[in-house]
Amino acid sequence: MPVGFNTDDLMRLDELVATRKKVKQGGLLFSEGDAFTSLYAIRTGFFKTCVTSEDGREQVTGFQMAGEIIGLDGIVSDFHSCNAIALEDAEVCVMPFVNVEELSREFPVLQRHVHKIMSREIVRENGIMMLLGNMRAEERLAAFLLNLVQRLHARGFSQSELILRMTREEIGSYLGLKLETVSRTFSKFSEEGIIEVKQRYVHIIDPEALKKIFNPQVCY
Amino acid sequence: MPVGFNTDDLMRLDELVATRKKVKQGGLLFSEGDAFTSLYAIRTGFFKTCVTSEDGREQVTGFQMAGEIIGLDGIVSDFHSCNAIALEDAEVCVMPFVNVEELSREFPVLQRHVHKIMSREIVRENGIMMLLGNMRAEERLAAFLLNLVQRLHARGFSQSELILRMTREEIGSYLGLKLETVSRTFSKFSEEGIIEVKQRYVHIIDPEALKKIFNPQVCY
DNA sequence: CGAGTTCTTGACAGTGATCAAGCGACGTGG
DNA sequence: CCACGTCGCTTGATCACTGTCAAGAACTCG
Repeated sequence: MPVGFNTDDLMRLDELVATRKKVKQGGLLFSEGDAFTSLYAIRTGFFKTCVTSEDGREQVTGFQMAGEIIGLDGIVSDFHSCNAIALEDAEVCVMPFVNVEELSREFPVLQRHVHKIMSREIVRENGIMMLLGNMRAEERLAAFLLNLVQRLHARGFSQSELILRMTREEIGSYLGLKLETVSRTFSKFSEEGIIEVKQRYVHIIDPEALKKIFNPQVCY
Repeated sequence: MPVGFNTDDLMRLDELVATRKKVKQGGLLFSEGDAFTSLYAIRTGFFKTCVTSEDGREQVTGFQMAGEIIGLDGIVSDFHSCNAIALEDAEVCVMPFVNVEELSREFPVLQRHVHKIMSREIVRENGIMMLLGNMRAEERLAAFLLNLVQRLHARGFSQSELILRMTREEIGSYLGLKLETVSRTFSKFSEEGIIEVKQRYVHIIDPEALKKIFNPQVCY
């Protein structure tokens, strides 16, 4: 959004993303109960966010990659309500939320941008609710793969090949399935020639078949 | 938030919520694909929001009551991505989003308020993901009842009695269950003396038992 | 009062969970 | 460089929860 800003404006916006933080693979960027101070823009690396119930069950609420924002959960109560864990070595921009708000007041395009990011997250979660509430294991995994490869492609990676950064268990948690079911479903897709799987490596041979599984609508 | 505002400020804030709209039971406040222009604050009545998949499956994404805000889904793309349906005759304040943004820039407390509302929705949906991904039918329904009665109580209604505004099917859709399962689970709670159910009327006899079902953690 | 909707309940089926065992990949240290 | 241990993945057998199908009852509203 480099339109209509003078040098001073740009400097101040630049400052917002000046602070960097590195997180090692397996490390926590923030966790449940931490005081909320900042949003984080992922520069490199890959994260999962998850919540845990009192009796220890874990629910992965999302996987985030470069360019995506995490930490929005903390705004409402000034405390984070989920954990953000790096699935590979990562670097983030630390954006103190008071600064985000201050600059938002000055720059309507930034304000709108922030609102869109939050709205996008709400809409994404609506989609996950549909997935978890209405879809069967195969549909869930097909949707998951299509979403992942689409986001990677938007970042310049292959449209048909990817390396999963998460375990079967984490995929299962996200999709409301057990790891065995995830594994079996991968195997099934593989047997049907839709994908090729070798551990974390996935090659999508027939994306149309995946789309059809995800969305088995009327065929005229 | 009536602190530090002069008369002119208050008039402008008042203007934001001046426009009213009535929606009859069963009526749509907005639906998927509608252009997004406004957020809506519910004054009276009860809504459900839902998304539909291409092949016609419906997922209820939330139930909203007086004081709650709907329409946040539309911000990201300028089009609504869900339907908002009145489950009883309702009245809402129409808040044009451009005005919300303009006033947010002027009044930091309003800005913060808007951010919290969006964050709260994100956190709520995280909780639903946990529900849908990890919990069994009884846990889901217990959580649902506790949440509903808590929100009603915050509005001055009974802590132990409520009238459901939605069908078993809508509850089921929200909780990722079929209506028969919802009905059976109600019956089971009733047989166990935890609640008394008669159609839409529910009396919570033993809230502690519900909490224990919802959260069956270690008991020392 | 009657038609249609909503709810309850039963019998049965199916999807995915659970339990269990073995395999394969990876990393560390000898 | 290889051995070993750990962790993650796959696959099989069985089970349980919830879904599906069906019928009838209860309630609502015109």
